Amino acid sequence: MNKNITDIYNLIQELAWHFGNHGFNGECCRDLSLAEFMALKKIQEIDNITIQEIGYAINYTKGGASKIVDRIESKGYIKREYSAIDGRMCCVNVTTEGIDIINSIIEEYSTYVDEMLKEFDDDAIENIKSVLEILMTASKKRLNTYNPQ
Amino acid sequence: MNKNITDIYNLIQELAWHFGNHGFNGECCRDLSLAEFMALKKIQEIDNITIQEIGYAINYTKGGASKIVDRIESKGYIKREYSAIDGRMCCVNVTTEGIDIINSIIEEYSTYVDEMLKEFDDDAIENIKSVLEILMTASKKRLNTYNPQ
DNA sequence: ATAAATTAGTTTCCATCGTCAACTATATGA
DNA sequence: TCATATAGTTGACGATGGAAACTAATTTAT
Repeated sequence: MNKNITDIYNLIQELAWHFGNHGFNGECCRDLSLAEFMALKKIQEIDNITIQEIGYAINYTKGGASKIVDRIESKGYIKREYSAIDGRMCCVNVTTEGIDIINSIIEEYSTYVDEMLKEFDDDAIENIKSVLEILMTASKKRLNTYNPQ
Repeated sequence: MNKNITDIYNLIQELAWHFGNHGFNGECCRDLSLAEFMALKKIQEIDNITIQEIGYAINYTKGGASKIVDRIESKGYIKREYSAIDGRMCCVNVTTEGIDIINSIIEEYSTYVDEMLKEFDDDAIENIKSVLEILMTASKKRLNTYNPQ
């Protein structure tokens, strides 16, 4: 095994830990947990997303997704409606408060990242971004072959 | 705010989610949780590490660290001893089984990463690694200013 | 048309996990 | 020697997510 590959694995894991649930001094996203925030971003991204789609997007069961939707809804950031076409289906959509908090959280963390990377020039920033895109694309492709449901 | 910075923040978060507790099909590291594995790696890294140092390293309270050490020890991967110099202090060290499982987990995931990045040449791999190193260094530096205890 | 099967979402029970704060035991210092 | 500080442990608690049973709506088969 190429040592660089092993290093990359360890670095990704460290990065994931650092920016995951217990990083950032254990705090995440105002009154939202990291899981809630990930779900909220997905809900904003896809119009009339269903509970199951949310679960699939964040890798939760539908029961878990239903509960996370409960919590975000109780905070006022999303709204459940029932589909006019299929009465079983939930159409979840973001509220104005939801849009506001997403933007404000993203702004807050972008400031953090900006500060973190202030010593790097535009080309370096561009390179960092493209590497992260490569990693995300590659890992998603890899997941699909494993989990093709 | 430079849009690239915001993109970088979102990409890091997605990557963290994907490789964090709920990624990898929700499975991590054989019979270890991600937190346990991160702690185990730290324990291997630092000889005679104390409970508090472990807690600091993975951003847990000392109570939490004590419990995580319980779990890893009960699986046989580490061993608590009490310091000869200061009877209050715990010196935690990895066992042979611990070294074995760390190596085998790292090998398993490195294979995953290798597969994931197989289409990239050595220069690209080198670049990915150096970007990840930059991110880790930058984020650690940033944390220290915030959390200097 | 109607009964059976399927599907989306909810809920209950449960196990895991990490924090807080009280506690034990050891060390230090006045 | 007694008070204080420190390292680690423990019990109570709250948060959380999965499994599976459950409800309600839809579709399929007869």
